[in-house]
Amino acid sequence: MARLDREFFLQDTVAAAQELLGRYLVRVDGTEVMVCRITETEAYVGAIDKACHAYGGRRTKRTETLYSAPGTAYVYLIYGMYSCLNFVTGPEGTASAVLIRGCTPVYNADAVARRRFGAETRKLSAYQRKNFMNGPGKLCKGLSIDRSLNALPLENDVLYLAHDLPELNLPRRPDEIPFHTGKRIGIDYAEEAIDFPWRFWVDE
DNA sequence: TTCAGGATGTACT
DNA sequence: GTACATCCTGAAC
Repeated sequence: MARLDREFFLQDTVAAAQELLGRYLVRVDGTEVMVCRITETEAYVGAIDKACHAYGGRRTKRTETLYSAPGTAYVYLIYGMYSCLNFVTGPEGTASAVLIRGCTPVYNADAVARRRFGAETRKLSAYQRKNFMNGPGKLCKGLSIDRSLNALPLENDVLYLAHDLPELNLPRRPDEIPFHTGKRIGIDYAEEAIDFPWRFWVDE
């Protein structure tokens, strides 16, 4: 198993957002191991991006995590009830991160379905299957991710990213893969940053 | 199938 | 007090 390392998260945030597509998100919750393939990401670049919580060097209790070492998990609560998962990118202090917006379960989908819908995958409706993990709040619900994981360092055994998981027969993605590019979602307040093409996704 | 509206709580002004 | 990197429901089509 090859985990994404510090080197990976040190790269440019937009590049990292593209490179995260097709990689594996591993969540270990108690005795249950769940693995998803990342299908949608967004880049948030602190210094120049009005949509980023740490725009212009803003430091508050919440944004403190964004100034951490590359690879640190940044988890925050949005709209009072949903969590969003990000990973810090760039050199420490850059305050940039990649938001994980969507993924598909590739191992132990039943454990994810129970957390998401309270039912096994075979009992899900077509509508539920289609809307399984296609949003940041849904993704966190399905993987039991909340603010207790905020500021989790790169090296840990409960939430991490991997290039491959040969023991589960999950191969590494090709170096180059096709993906779509578009504007980010839900940042209508961000003025010129609204139009930055920093959302990336793959088909599935 | 799309759409409006409400839920809900924390951070920050 | 206001805004928020969202999601679900129910109604209309």
